[in-house]
Amino acid sequence: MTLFKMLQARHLVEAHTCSAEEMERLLEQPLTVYAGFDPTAECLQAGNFVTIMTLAHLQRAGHKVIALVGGATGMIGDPSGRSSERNMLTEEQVHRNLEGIKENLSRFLDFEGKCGNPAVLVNNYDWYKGYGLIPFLREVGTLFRMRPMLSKDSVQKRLNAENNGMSFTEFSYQILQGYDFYHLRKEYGCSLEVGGSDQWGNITAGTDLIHRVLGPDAVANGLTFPLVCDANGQKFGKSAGNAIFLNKEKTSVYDFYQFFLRTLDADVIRYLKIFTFLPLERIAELEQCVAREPERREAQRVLAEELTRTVHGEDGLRAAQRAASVLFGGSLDGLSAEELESIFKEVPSAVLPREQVVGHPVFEVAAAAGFFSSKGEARRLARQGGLNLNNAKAGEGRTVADADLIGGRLAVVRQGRKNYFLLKVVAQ
RNA sequence: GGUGGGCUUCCGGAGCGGUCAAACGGGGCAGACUGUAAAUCUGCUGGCUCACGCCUUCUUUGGUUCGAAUCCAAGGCCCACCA
Repeated sequence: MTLFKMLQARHLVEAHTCSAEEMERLLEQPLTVYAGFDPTAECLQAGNFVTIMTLAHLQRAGHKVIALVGGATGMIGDPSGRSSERNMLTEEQVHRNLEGIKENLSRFLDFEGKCGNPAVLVNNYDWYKGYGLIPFLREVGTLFRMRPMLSKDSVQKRLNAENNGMSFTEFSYQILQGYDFYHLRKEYGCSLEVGGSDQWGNITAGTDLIHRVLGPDAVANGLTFPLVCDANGQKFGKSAGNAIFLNKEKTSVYDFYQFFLRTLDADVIRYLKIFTFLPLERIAELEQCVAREPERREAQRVLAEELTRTVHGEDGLRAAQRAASVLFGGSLDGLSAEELESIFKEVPSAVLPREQVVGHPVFEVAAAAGFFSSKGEARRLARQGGLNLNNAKAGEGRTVADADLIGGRLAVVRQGRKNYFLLKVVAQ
């Protein structure tokens, strides 16, 4: 199976600037390929997985991979897929984010060269910082035409949106991304840019520029993958409106694992193809499992395992699984305070002095611990039966007793079915 | 620069002097049912007390009024069209 066919089979191909046959042929010889990442946060999130996996597949197939971090473009903001203007980042923020992103990427990509073709990380700020406005307008600006720029989807959507315009700064984004491709083409011989389908306009800005400068025969192509949504049409990678991050400080290993474990049946096979390196034959087996015994959620389990292992390592995976087996196994009986602490290491916790805990209603204590945004919310929860102490329902009138404190110092508060908090009690 | 339109609680969006903590929808949270599901149904969704009530909110600052999200003035930001 060719690389191109494999990518297609994994739902990683949406559109390409040349014919499918041509793209398939090109991918069979070593190329230099690039994809960009916005340094909008100090670590990547699940939404970046598709780009990362595409690059990883390409690298494994022997292509030279460049990960471009948009230190310069990140300070402007890509209008693609955005309904309103982005907040601009400061230089320091962008710089901090760069480091984190490289570390995140190294979990998937080989930057060391163990496989012979190490991935490269570049920052486009490096080639923009010394570029003056006037030289840039003279040398690069003249190569862009208004009509194609205005006709880009990202621009049209914004201009046509009610009560929503677009600043010149954002409009010029495509020039920068286009120039990035040209720059990498010149410096690294990069001839392919990959990205999400929302990047199509930006990618073609690059291929057009290259053809304009280097001639129509210069090889420069774009390949996009579809944006991943779940079966409900929601953008992939958000849980309760919050992004799933790759850093365990921002998304605990436990939550990360749980996020994938809760994947819908309708999505899980597609996700396995997109987000794991599992052979397609193995995924076909799992598809049978979903069809025959959906309640076992075997495919979800494998998906969560694979991704958690890649992102958080074998230890992270074990910790997440151990926590899950306890939390969903029912009772906390027989567990020592030490065991609980290690299981709940990843779960939000708070420390309160004993006299603020014992004898007080559970909901009040939970609110005081900061598990809820207000006491009213905690009270509501208790009333509706959504508040639990040590895995037992705690109504509005339930107070914390000495006996509730495991090992004299711990209590587990649960909101609803699946949100856990660990309360630590200290003497004074 | 000119003219018009707008800024409401997480989002969208009603409200146009008191009956407004503010309709409705979405989202979110919770409960029942379940497979740690989906779908469905139910409740909740500014804060404090939760019973009344009180407090802080409707871009900002002043003002008019017994009383303003609602009226007036000035400022800020956004949008559209014209130039």
